[in-house]
Amino acid sequence: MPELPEVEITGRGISPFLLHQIIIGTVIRQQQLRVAIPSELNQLCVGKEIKAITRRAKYLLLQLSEGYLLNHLGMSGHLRIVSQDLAPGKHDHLDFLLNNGHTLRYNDPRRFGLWLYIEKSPEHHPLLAHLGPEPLSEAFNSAYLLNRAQQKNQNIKAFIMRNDIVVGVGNIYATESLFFAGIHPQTPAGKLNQYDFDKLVPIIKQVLQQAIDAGGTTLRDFYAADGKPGYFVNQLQVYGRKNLPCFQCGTSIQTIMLGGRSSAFCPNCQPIAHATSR
DNA sequence: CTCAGATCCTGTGCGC
DNA sequence: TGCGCACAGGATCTGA
Repeated sequence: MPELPEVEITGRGISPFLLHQIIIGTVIRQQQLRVAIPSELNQLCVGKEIKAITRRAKYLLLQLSEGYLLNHLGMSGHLRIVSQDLAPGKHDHLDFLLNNGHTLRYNDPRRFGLWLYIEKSPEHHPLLAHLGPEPLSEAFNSAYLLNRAQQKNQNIKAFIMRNDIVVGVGNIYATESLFFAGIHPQTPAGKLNQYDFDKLVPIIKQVLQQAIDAGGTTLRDFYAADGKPGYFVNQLQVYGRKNLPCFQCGTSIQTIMLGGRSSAFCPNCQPIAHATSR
């Protein structure tokens, strides 16, 4: 489900229901996620107020009156606000009961997500300590990316999906950004020059921001807290369009596997690096 | 160090 | 209709 825009939309959607509420109970129905939910979650949470909800990379961080809850939605996780008496469905692994009568319910069919309790300084937690800059921040700029790409043989698509380079850029938005930048996804990162990164970096920011503005991308099962799907799916240029004509030139969209991920591109609009003026 | 591939898990969609 | 296979929005680990 989630890349950065979807996590951002999720956080914004649930915040009004959670802020300043007290957690009065938790229900664990399936403890085994990517990392097991702490067995003592209930005593760690109950009686504490949710003071703030922030996002770092694709993580959501709930600041409690004491300590933090760290969540990652993995590949298939969702958060919804439900009424306390709504019967749980399949893969509803975890509930947080709030004193306003609402329940924060976590559903995750593939169980690649996680929920952790952190006592203090979450930025120093091993999962967060080595993350690259936020893509929408000033720290992520073309000079930075050019510098990190020096001598790198790794293909540019896998490179921008690395969390130690820049966070929050997943398969959809990496694919879409490279299309708009006219860069073949297989191009070695170190072969791109300043001109390329001056183009690519603002495009990544723009694609992510437009996706946030559109409420994210709903491929199958992403819905915001208010039930709305993400309309960015209607703006996808190449992702999920294998063998369909490119909107720009009509050429058939192709796919290759890079870093184990399907990568769609237009062979005409995104020529192999050596065939261009680079 | 760098990079490709396997891996965790369940659901869906396709070809036969 | 049913079966087997490929693939799916992520991130980590292994090993070449």
